[in-house]
This record gives sequence, C-alpha cells and structure tokens, in this order.
Amino acid sequence: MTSDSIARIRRFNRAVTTETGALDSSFLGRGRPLGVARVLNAVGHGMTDVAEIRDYLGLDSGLLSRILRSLEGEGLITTAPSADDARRRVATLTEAGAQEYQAYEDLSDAQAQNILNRHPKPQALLAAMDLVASALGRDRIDIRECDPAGEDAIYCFNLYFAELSRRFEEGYDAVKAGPPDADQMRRPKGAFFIAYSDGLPIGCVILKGYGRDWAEIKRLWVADSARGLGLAHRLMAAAEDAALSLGITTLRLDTNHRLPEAIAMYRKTGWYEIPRFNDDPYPDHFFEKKLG
Amino acid sequence: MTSDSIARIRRFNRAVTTETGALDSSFLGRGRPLGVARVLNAVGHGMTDVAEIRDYLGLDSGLLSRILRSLEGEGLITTAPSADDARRRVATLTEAGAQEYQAYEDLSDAQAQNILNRHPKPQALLAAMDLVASALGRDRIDIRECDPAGEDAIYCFNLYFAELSRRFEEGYDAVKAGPPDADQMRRPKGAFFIAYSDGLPIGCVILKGYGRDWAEIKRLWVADSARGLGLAHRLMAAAEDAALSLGITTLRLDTNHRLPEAIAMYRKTGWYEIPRFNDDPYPDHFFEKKLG
DNA sequence: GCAGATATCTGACTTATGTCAGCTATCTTC
DNA sequence: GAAGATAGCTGACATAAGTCAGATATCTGC
Repeated sequence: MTSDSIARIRRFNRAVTTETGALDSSFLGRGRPLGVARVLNAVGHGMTDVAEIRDYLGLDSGLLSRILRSLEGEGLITTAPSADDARRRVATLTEAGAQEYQAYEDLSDAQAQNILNRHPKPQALLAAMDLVASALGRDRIDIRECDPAGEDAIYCFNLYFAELSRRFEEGYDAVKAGPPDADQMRRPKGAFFIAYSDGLPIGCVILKGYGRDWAEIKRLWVADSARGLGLAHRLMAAAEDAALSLGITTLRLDTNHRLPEAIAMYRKTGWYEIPRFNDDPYPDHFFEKKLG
Repeated sequence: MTSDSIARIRRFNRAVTTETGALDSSFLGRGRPLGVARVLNAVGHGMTDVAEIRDYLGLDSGLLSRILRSLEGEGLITTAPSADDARRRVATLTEAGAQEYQAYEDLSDAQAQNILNRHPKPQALLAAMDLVASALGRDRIDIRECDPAGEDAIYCFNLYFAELSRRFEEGYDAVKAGPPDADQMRRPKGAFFIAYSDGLPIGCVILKGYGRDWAEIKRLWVADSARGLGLAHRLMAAAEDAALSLGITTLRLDTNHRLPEAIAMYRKTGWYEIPRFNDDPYPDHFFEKKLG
C-alpha cells in the first residue's frame, strides 16, 4: 500500500512537471527568456521593490540587476530610487510593459482554460487541484489583514454561507443573520483576516468589535481543500493577536451543533461554554474566552 | 465562475511548479546537473537505445552524445554498437551506475513519502493527484500488450474486483467467476492490454480466446481517476485489433445492469444484445459484435 | 559628522544547455 | 558494389543562468 502510494505520487510529479514544463513555456513564445518573463510578471503583480522581487524569485542581486536593466532596455519598466530610502529602487511598468504583462496573463489564462475544456468533469478536476495545491503549498499559506468589504472578503463569505446551507437541515439565509457593519470589522473596532494560498483565499475570520473590552469572532471559515492543515488555529491566533492589540480582553462566539469540528476545536483552545448572549436564530452553542 | 476556475488552475500551477522545482532538485543534491541525471534515469528505466532516450527527453543529438560521454567518464554507463544495426548505440548501466540510479530513486521515494506524511488525509490527496495526473497526462497514456500473469495485471484485476464489489448489491467474489486460464489471454489464443499513465496502470482489458473464430472481452476496467477520457474506447480498439490479427471475427461479452455506463458504451460502439451464453452467476446482460 | 551597515550595481567568471554544420561509419536499395 | 539514407559524434558557437568580489551611494546609530 505504501509503496503503491509512493508510485502514485511520483507518477503525479512526472505528469505535472512534464505538463508544467509546457505551462512554464507559456512564459516563452514571446521571445523572452524565462527569468526575464518571471521578473516582468512579478512587477506586474505589484512587486515593485527590487529587494522584494529578489526575495520572491530567489535571484542573485547581480542577476536581478541585469534582468531589470534588460527590461528597461526593452522599455517595459522604469526604475527609480525609493522615496523613503534612496538606496532602494522601485520598478514600475511602463505602458508597453503593462501590455506585455497582460499578454502573458492572457496566455496563462488560455492555457488554464484549455485544460478545463478538455476535461469531462471540470469541477472535480478543480477540486482535486485545490486539494493538491493546498497540500503542497501549505508552507506558503499566509494570513493577511484585509478589507471586509473587498472582493476577496465577499468571495469568502459566499463560500462560508454555502457551507452553512449545506450543513444546516433548515438551510441558511444570510439575510436573517442581520446586515453586516463593515466598521465593526475594521480597526480600531475590529479586524478581518483572509488566509491566502498562492493568491487564492482559502479561509477567513472576522473579529467584530464594538469599541468595548469584548468582541465577537464571526465567520470562521476554512475551504474544504485546506481542512486539517491547522489553518483554523492560525486564523484564530491572528484574530486574538489583533484583539489584544486593540485592548480587547474577552472574546465571544456563537455556533451550531452541526459544526462539531469547530466546537471541538474551541473546547481544545481555551474556550468555555456560556449562556446564549444574542437572539440570532441559527446558533445553539455559545462560547467565551479570556485573553492575555 | 469561469474566471474563478482559471484563477484556481493558475494557483495550482504556481503551487506545483514551486514544489516540483523542489521535486526536480531531488535530482540535484548529488552533484550532477539535471540533464545528466535525467539521462541516467532514462537508462535506469530500461531505455537503452540512444535514439529512444533522445526522443523521450527531447534532446539534441549532439547534446545527448556529450551527456553520454560524461556519464561514461564517470563510469556509470557503458555504450556499445547495437547488435542488429551497428550505426545505433545502446547504453547500459554499470554496477556503479545502477547504484547511483537507485540513489536517485530512493531520494524521489523519500520526497514522495514526505508529502504523504505531512498530510491529514493521504488517501484523499492521492486520489486528487491521480485525477490531476490523468487529466494532464491524457496525451501520454499508452496501451501496451502485457503478460496477464504479471504484477501489473494482478494490480489491475484487484482494483477491478474491488470496483465490482462496490457496485453489486450482493458484492463480488472473484473465486465464483472461475479460475483464470492465462493461456487464453495470451497469443496465439487471446491478448491482454494495460493502459499506462506515466508508468501507473489505469485501465486494462482481456481478449479471451479459445482457438476458435470467436472470443470474449473480459475485465474491461478503467480507474476512477481516468473516467471520461475515452480510455475504454481505446482499450476496446486495442482488443479488437488484436482479435482481427488473430483471425477472430466475432466478440462476445457479459456484463451487469449495475454497470450502466459500460452498457451504454457497448450499445454505441456496434455491440448488440444476445441471449445468455454462459452460466456465470454475476452477469445479466450479454452482447456480441461482428468485426471486420 | 563618522563608522559601520545596507541596497544596488558592475565586471569577470563559470556552468548548463541548446544549436548547427559537417564528419564518419554503417545500412538499404538497386 | 555504388548511391543515397541514417545514426551518432565532434567542433564551434550562442544563450541563459548563476556566482562572487569589489565599487558606489545611502542610511542608521552614536
């Protein structure tokens, strides 16, 4: 069984490296070496700081310098000293550079679309890819404080609501839970965090504050494909850190018996059950935790 | 939805290329450039013919020549003119080469094992990897005529029986279906085919002959992860070709109503239903097809 | 303002990889 | 056995990628 498993993983590696050789070569086909294309891509993704690019792509200082010069020579980027530290340099796309970047994006998109079109069960394929990507990329999952009214936040909330609808016998209607107040999820009252894996949101948590010394944890969500990787713990830790930094000493949350893994996790991490503290129709379990 | 799908595929590509950069570098760490290691690997996998290696790895004739020379210099391989065409050369591993090849294999295995160990749901991860690998590698699925008593054949049969057990209400007992007669699955009576995706068996079919002008199709199996890729058609085509080359003009098969996709496929590809022609307890549908 | 740290750049070098034309030995066909 | 095809080898060259030791400008802490 184990040796069969290893054979399967190795087959996967072969299949994927062969294919992603082709995927990477979508960066080619525009008459530019891979290294140069990768840097252009990094700048296009908003990585302007030279040091940041170097770090992200793992390039030598001298090598990156030459690549930047080459992109400048092509008229695709301009570099200038950073405003707050003249030793540092920042790179920005020129108009031609933005066009070229977009051309690479379009190529990548077309490539991805092609894989989808050729598969009989695209949804199953996507789910499998998500699972694999989360597993392989678990060390690269990062949790960022985000705008609770942003596009990614809405993406997370919709998946969270969909999950609740599946779990609850009676379904779930986001409207009944009351309208959200984004200010309560933003500093100085509260905070909002999204967990990203290579740019895809795969989890979130709200710290909903009222300007008092207690706050609520809401909408703790982890994507199916990322379950079991300890992401819920990390999100909760981020929320608790934020709470402490806002002078909040007590957290509360409500939940439902149809979410037993969550309840088990709360009990294991210092939460204790308390009486109902709101009249929300969905929750039937209420927890509290003292911080600090 | 579509643009979300594309984002997910691209995230997958990023995650996997980053990780498989690490995977490929397991080929490194032994003080040998990737190209050289790949050739050593190809020879270790039984690719002795120089032209075959060149084709498989997509290398330039001159480049491969130099790499072979370098491996010879290290004492890992020997090359000699081919017995039946002295222009061609064949490469073989020396003892030191076999050891070095094994060292690479062990590294790859350890790397794969490591991925498994770190995941909370290894079986789900493997299933997802299989699905992705079959999808990406569908152009590289090849069907080979194999020994029906070999290790891979037994692997396929076990998965086939497991599938039937799941499908049939009353389960499935391979013993009741009668003992296999390997000679009937080998030329000149019959034939046996396995579909391989990067070395992993993902489908099979038996052409079971009796030295007469009709034969039976048995154990047509396609792995879950490879459904929908047209593999059953390709396996059947291989079996039909083999039948024609053996002078067989009529094929028969039996199946069960719990395998509706298979029955639908038979009806669409020239098979017509006939009365029961054996007393096997499991089948309840019987088909025939005229070839040529 | 000075010492030491930091960020980037330049030049000189190496290695890996790929390309191509021409060479030699061998095979196939007539 | 001669003509042309084929397989692999060699030499000459090109490019991509990476390494490393200074050089230069700037920042930070004292």
